[in-house]
Amino acid sequence: MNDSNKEAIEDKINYLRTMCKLKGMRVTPQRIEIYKQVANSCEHPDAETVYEAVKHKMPNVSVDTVYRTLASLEDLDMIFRVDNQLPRARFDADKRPHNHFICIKCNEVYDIFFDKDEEIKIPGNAEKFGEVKDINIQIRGICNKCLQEQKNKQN
Amino acid sequence: MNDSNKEAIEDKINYLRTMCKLKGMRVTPQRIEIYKQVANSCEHPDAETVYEAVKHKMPNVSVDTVYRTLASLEDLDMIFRVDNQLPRARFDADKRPHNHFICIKCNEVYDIFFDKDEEIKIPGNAEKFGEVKDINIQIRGICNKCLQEQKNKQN
DNA sequence: TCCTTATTAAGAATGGTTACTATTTAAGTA
DNA sequence: TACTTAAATAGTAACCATTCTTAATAAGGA
Repeated sequence: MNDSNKEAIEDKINYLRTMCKLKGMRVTPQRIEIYKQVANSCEHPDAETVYEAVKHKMPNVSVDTVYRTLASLEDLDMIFRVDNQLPRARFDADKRPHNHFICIKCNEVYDIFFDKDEEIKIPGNAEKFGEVKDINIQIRGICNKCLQEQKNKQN
Repeated sequence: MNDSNKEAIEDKINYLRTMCKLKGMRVTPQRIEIYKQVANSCEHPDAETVYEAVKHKMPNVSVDTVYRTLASLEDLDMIFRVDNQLPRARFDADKRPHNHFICIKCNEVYDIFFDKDEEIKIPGNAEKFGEVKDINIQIRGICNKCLQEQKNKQN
């Protein structure tokens, strides 16, 4: 990790501290470490992956703490769940508006950032159902890596 | 249910028969009944709901059969899962392209049909990740019913 | 009808997630 | 800095949606 990344993550953790205080939540080392793991990863990790990573620095951390903390971070809008049809929840700390390409073979999640002129508009009749909080687009398919593997098998 | 609906559902079941034969799958009464339940419902039922409904007609049906059959119907593209962040999978037999408004309070799923001039286009850079199979849009929010209940509580 | 084999019922097992309880700890206060 | 106390944690057990296992059944082709 380079210096600008280190700076960026420090900023994020300071923001986490602020948000915790604002909501009357304590700033615990577990919370910081768990948030760091999600924020530093670009692979949209599941709870198990976060748990394993945190264990390296905090061997006594419990599974329950990881799940509980991921839920708190979600409440703070610091992270959110990636919609998927898999048994495990996946988490994302990137707050920039974006969407996901999910590979149906290997379950990898790729970020899709729209061009400026492609901004998603709320479908005309969506608001008649209620108050819209969040729009989420998933694109499911087979990723290039898996397509290549399929080709290699055929030959 | 009126006559045209009865006709429509018969057509769908005939299509199910055809698809089963095509794929070398047997046409069992359980498959027909389970499919009927999903196809006749507009509430995007979960497996438990389907199980309870089917039990009225087939008291001996097992939970396992329901799950296995829902998975087979998915393989046949007769039904599909609604993306959600809830512990239970929800199913939909409506093959017309549409999307969903999911209430974060009561978990109800509402169908959203786009106007013709609002057709969803694949984001420009999505295809660079691989072969796109399916695009899915969820809109999460609070439905009118729950908004009304909130208002009533406040007064 | 018979035969082959997929499907079924019933219940046990699995696995991701959540709950429980005793203990520890963050952070406000003197 | 020590005290106080509510909140958070570790460790473990429980939960619950879903899937697996086994023996029995039944569909559909020959």
